[in-house]
Amino acid sequence: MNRSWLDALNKEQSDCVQHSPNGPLQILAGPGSGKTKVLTSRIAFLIMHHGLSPSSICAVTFTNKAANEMRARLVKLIGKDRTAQVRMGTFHSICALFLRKHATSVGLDGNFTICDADESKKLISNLLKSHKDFLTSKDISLKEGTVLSMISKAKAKGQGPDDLIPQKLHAAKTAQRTMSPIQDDIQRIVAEIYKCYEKTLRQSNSLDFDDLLVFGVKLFSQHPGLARWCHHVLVDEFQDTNTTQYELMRCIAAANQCVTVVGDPDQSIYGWRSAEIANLAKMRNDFANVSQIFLEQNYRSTGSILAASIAMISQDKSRIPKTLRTTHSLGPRPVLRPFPSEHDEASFIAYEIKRLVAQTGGMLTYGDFVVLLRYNAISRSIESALQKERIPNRILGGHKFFERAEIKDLLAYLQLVDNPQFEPAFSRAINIPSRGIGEKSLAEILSRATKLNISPLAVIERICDSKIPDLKVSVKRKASPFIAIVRTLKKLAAKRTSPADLITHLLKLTDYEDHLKRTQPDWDTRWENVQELINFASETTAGPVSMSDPGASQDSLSGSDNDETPLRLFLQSSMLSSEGDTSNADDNEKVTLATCHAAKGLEWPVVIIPAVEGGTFPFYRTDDIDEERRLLYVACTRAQALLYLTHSSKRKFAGDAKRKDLSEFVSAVLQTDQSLFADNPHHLAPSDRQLIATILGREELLPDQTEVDRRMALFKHENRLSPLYCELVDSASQAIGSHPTPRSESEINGNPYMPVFRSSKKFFHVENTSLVSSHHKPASVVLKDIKNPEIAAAAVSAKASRISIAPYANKMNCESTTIKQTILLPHLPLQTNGVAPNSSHSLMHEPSSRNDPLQTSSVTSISPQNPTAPLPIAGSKRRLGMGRTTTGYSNKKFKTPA
DNA sequence: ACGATTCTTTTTTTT
DNA sequence: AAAGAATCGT
Repeated sequence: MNRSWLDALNKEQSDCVQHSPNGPLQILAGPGSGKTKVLTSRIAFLIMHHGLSPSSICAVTFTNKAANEMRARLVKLIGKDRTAQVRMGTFHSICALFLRKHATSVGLDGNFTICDADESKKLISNLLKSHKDFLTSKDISLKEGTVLSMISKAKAKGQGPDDLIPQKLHAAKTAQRTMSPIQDDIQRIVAEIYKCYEKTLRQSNSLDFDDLLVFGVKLFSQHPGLARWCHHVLVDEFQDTNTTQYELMRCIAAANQCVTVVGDPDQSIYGWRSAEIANLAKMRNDFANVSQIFLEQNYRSTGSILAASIAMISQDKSRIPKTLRTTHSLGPRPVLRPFPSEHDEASFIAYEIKRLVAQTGGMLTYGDFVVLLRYNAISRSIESALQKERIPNRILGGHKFFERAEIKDLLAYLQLVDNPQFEPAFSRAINIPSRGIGEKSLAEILSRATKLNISPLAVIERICDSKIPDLKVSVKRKASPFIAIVRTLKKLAAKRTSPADLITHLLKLTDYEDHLKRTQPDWDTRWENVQELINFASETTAGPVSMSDPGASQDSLSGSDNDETPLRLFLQSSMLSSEGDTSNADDNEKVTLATCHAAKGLEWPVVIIPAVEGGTFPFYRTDDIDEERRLLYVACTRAQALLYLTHSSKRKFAGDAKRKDLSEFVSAVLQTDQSLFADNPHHLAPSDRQLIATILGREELLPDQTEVDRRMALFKHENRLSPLYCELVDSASQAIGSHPTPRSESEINGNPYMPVFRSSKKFFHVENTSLVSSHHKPASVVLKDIKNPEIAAAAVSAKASRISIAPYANKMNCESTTIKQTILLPHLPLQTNGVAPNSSHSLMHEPSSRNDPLQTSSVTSISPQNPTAPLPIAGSKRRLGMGRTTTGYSNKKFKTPA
């Protein structure tokens, strides 16, 4: 245990830690200013110096992952036992915990189920049906997602259904200008659906994510005694709290009014989820004598990364001016690079990662790289480029695992066992595996349930027990196995069977493996997920929040008639945990792909941000440009040593390729200061490596020059394409200044550095055989399948003037042996058909005129023996688009490039 | 009721 | 381009 809580803190940090335990404190902490360190040190100081009981401290984080991180750090400061007593978790998990204990106090049962967004959506979609006629008559299209987000926003503000009704809105002067009649109708309908939605949730004995907070507020405000244990509340990422969460904080802090919050308005990126930056000001109103301390010393990033980031965020005119000082020297400037296509961009990223590993002599490994995306779909091209280069990677994803169908199927059964009233689980499980109970029968069961005011499960049970009449189509026969399964599981659960064993039983009872095999073409991966779920279940002992008996001693309210069954704990943690919580051991050898949002609070030595373009940054349908800028700022400030922003002049979106320009956030900065970004990748100098070692604390890994040279030589050898690339990059530093960065397409095409990323394109395959054998000479050939050497030969004889690559190459068709054969292909008379050499495709067959050893003539020729031939597409696991493997060649109509 | 086929829509960010 | 919804035939 480390007893020096104030060691290694700067003045401001130690002020924060030592600030009076009774005075409310706001810490405005810029990126990389050590806020987690301050927060944990303050907790330690409150406990060890001021003598507060660990169990009287409540620390709220934004994610479970952050909570775990804080726990780990706290253990080092105050030891395991004390740390275990600190009440720590997300607002959601804390509420869930207290609501379980005291459910009856707010009219709930302790076995309530947490309803996830998917299930909420289905409920809404059902409710929407009853308004369908009205909507079509008014020609309004209202999607369930829209309704759900409106309801969610209302809940985040603490509004009920009635607060959405237009009259109220007008009266409440929120809407000064009269709303359009359509908006008016929408509001009214949403309010109606909201009301029904709430009713359904209550009947199902369940809470959605927002309800956890709403009912949390209800619980604590109606029963203040329940929060009396709390002497100090600490809230991390305060800029991203919404109104309801803020109220929750006030409720928990009600007894002692001691609150410490940490936040940074510049990093507020959840406005779309109703986060209120205004909560900072509100807090200064609601609490007496709030102190503010600014943390402006950045320990994370190099000076040049910080300079560029600050330049970007400073474009926000409405922002509270703040500075950020760096401890490190400037270092390599952030690289800003344009590309002609997203494919080029992606392969650049892959090569650059490999090159940097070599350039740092292995001081950086794959785990040190992150690619930060505005939205998940961008990952496709990056993923395939990484896989092509055999670079291991992982996606730091939201909830995905628990959203998979096979997982939800199984959870539905378990949810039903724990809470028979939970309708979404019933509706899902009743026909899995297929029992011939379809939409129609289900609808009738549900309506009977409403009529009799019992749960749908009870309806089926009664039918099976012949207590009420059967439906027309004999549901009794069809559903009795289902009832039997649920009853068996219930008995097992009552005996406190572990969740993992319950799942195993469930799998047997439903013959789930067989069901997967029959219905899913990719049943094997799904079955693996099922095994993974069993793993998760056996690991989940306590769930993400392990708080011991909160408030049990203090309050008189009936506490524990609902005991925490292992099953309930498992279900709760599966609903509240995000995938990032559990990290695999091999993750630290993989390049990370993540959304910018998911990157919050994290850092990496090298950050690469693709698609820094208009339409993506800011996203085209945002309603808060400033928030988009902050998002880019957050992404940039994750970088410790190296930062790359890349953009492409065209990108596929909504099916077709769109022209794209550099993001206005960056171009605005360039207008004032060109020098903040470098145009080309850096050839790292020894001093750069030294700086990286210092920042990352890896002095002992600092390689000597021979190691770097060895790695670079290996890199050049392994990536047979790359000597060219390396030479170009190596000479790049000299070129800076003499070659202005190309920003327009024509400049890109004239850019001598560009061909290196394109040359791999020459090795693709003919898609359309008939085209090749036909007599007309096509202007262009789309090459797709490299398998067949005859086709390659045909392509040659077709004398195509342009070769372009089909976006996807199928694994099956890319065996390395066949590739060797096809490498004969590029004796293409590439410039025969009078296509202007500086047309938009000219670069493909014109890789740099300057001392290119391959460029013996205008015809590029590469043989298998040639060490500089590009690396063939890797044959390793790749799941790329086009699911079905058509063994022949695609019949798709040949398209002339625009 | 279900599977296969065609059509339509749809594209942020997440506890 | 790919997932989802609606439609059709069994």
